[in-house]
Amino acid sequence: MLTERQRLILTAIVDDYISSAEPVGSRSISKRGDVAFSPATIRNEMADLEELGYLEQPHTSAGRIPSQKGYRYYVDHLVRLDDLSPEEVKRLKTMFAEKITAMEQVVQHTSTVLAQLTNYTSIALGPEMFNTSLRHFQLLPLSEDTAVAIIVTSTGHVENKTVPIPPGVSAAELEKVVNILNAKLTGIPLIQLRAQLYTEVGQELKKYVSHAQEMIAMIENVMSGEEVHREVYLSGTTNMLTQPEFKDVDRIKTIWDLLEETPTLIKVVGESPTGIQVRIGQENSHEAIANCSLITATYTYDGQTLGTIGLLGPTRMEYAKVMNLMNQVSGQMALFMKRWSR
Amino acid sequence: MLTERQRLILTAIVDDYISSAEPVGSRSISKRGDVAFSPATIRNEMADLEELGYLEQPHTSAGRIPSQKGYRYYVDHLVRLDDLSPEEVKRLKTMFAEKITAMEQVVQHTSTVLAQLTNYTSIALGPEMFNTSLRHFQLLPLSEDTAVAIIVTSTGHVENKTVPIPPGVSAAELEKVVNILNAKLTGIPLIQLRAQLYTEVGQELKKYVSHAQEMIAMIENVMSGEEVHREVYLSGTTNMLTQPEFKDVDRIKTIWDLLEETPTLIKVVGESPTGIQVRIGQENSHEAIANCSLITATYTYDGQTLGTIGLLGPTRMEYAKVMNLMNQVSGQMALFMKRWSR
DNA sequence: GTTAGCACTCGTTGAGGATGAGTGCTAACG
DNA sequence: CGTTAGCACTCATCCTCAACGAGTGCTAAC
Repeated sequence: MLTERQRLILTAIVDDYISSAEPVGSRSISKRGDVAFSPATIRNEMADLEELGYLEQPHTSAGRIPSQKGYRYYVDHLVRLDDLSPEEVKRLKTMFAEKITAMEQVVQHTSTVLAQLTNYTSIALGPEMFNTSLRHFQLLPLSEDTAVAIIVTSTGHVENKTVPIPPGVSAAELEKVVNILNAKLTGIPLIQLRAQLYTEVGQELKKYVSHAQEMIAMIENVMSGEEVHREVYLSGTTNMLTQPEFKDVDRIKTIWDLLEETPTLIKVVGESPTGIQVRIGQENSHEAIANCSLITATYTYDGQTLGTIGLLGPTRMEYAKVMNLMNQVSGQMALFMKRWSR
Repeated sequence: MLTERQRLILTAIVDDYISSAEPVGSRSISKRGDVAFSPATIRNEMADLEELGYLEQPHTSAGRIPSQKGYRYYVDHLVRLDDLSPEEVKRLKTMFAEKITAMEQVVQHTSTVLAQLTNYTSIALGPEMFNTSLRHFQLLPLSEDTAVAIIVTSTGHVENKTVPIPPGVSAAELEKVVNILNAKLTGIPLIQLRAQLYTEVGQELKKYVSHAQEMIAMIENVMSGEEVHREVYLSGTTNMLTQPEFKDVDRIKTIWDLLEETPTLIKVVGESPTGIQVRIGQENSHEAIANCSLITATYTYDGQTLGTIGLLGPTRMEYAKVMNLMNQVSGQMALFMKRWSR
C-alpha cells in the first residue's frame, strides 16, 4: 500500500513524464508546487517507489520514469477523469448530430475524430456481422455461369460475393431458390445461416428445386464465415511519428507491419471485453506493441457487442484525456445506436 | 546527344547507385569490367555528364549520383527490359491461375503480390464504376423511414448506401419505383444515370407514382457521384522503411500523410494515362513524393480504363525490374479481364 | 522526519585530429 | 589527340578526450 505522499509523487512523475517524455528529476517535482517537499525528501520516496517497482531509472544519473506497473497503478487509482475541453465536446456533439445513415460510417467517422483529437493512432473494427440477422438475400446472374450474391443484414450492412452458378441451373430456378431462402431465413442470425441449410431449408430446396445439392453447396460458399471480411478502419497512423519514442525507424516498422496485417490486428484489438479497457505495454497480446498502450471501447447494437474502437499510443499516453474521451464517445455511440435502431 | 561511352557510363552509374544507394566513384566504375577505361577518363566523362545535367555531386569529394534528368534518360533510352526471374514468373502465373471471382479481388491481390515482389509500396485504385453500366437496382426498406439502396454494375461490383425514405411513401410504392427504374435504366452507363432521371424515366415516375418529386430527389442522392467511394488498396507500406533514403522520420511522415489522404492519393495516382507510365521525382504532381518515383499501369475492361495500379519507391528505383513486372502484370490482367467478361 | 551539502555517475556536447574516398588538374604517353 | 598516371586538395566520417551538467545516494545537521 502506498502512502498518500507516495501516491502524490507518483502522480506527479507520471503526469510530468507524459507531457515531457523526459526522465523526471526530484528537483523539478519539488518545484511544481503541488508536492511541497524538498528534492531530498522526494528523492527518498522515489528510491522507495523504484524498489516497489513503480519507477525505473534509465541510468544512474537520470531522473525516473514510470514502469509498466507504475502506469497501471496510475490508471487504476490515480488518474482523475476531468471534463473534456470545450473543443472536444463541440467536436463530438456536431459529429453525432450529423445525419449519418450507415453504421459503418459512424464507426469510421468516430475513429477519425478520435485520432484527430488525441493525436494517436485509432483502430476501429467495423461491425461484426455475425451478431446481426438476415434482412434480405439476393442472387443476381451476371453472365451464364457467374452470379453475385448479396446479403443485407438487419443493421443495413450489405455484403456481396461473386460465385459460380452450378452448370445447368436456369435463372428461373435461381429465383425460386432466392424466394425460398428469403421466406425461410429472414430474421435468422447470420451465424446460424449455414446450419439452417441442412435442416428444413435444405429439405424445402430438395423438394422444389433441381440441382439442389449443388445449389446448397453454392449458398454455403456464399455464407462461409471466413470469407465474410471485417472492415478495419485505421486513422492517424502517422501521428505515431510525432512521438519521440518512435523516432526510430525499426520500431515503427514492427508496429506498422502489425497494422498492415489485418487478421492479426483484428485479433489484437478485437479480443477486448465489453466496455473500456486499457492495456499497457506488455499487457498487450502482441509484442510489436509491447511498448505501446492500447485503449479500447466496444460498441453494441441491440444488446450485442458488434465491434471495437481502439486508440494506440506510447505507454506514455495521456490516459486521463483518452479515457475521458472514450467514455464520452462510448456513451454517445450507445445512444446513437439506440436512436438508430428505433 | 550523348556519345556511346557517355551512355555506357551513365548506365553504369545509375545501375550502381540503384543497388548501392551510395554515390558512385570513378574507380568503382572502372573496376566493373563493362567500362574498360581508366578512372581518370571516366572522371572526365562524369564531369561532362554533370555539366549536361545528368549527374549530381552531393559534395566535392563524393562520387556522383544520377539527377532526375539522369534517371529520365536512363528510363527512356538505357534501361533494358530483361526477362523476369523464375520466381516472379511462377508467382504471377499461379496468381492469375487462381479462381478469382471478383474484379476487386484481382486488383487487390495483384497489388499485394507486386508489393511483395518488388519491396516497394503499391497503391491500387479499384475499378472506377462510372465507366460501367447498371446491372440491377434495388431498394430495401430497413425501418419505417430508412432504406438501403443497392446498385449492381455490369462488372459485378456492388455499391450500397443507406438513405431516408420520403415520409408517406409505402413499401408498395417503393417497389413500383424500383421496377420502373430497372426496366428503364438497366444497361445504362452509371455516369448517365442521374441525367436519365430527368428525361423519360422522370416522366414515367411522375405518371405512375405519388411523391415522385421526393422519390427522384432520393434516388439522385443514391446516385450522386461524389458519394460513390472508390476503393484504394495499399500494400507494402512498410517496405518504404527499409530504404535508406527514408531513414528520416519526417520524410516518411509527409509521404504517409499522403497515403492516408485517400482523395489526394486517388488524384495523384489516378491521373495516369493508359498504359505504363513512369514518373520520376518532381514529375509527380505532389511534392510529398518529389523524391520518389511512381510507376503506374492501368487496367481496362471492355475497352474502358477502369483503374490504376502503382508502385511507389525512391527515385533510386529498380526501374528495369519494376517496368518489366508491370508489363507482364498489365498483360495478364488484360487477358484476365477478357476471359472474365466472356 | 526533513533537509542541506557534497561527492559521484554518466549521458551529452563540442573541439581537434586522423582517415580515406573521391575529385580536378597537369603533364606525360602512344 | 585521346588516354592515363600522378598528385595536391576537399570534405564527410570516425574517434578520442575533456568539459559540462543534470541528477543521484549518502551523511550529517536541523
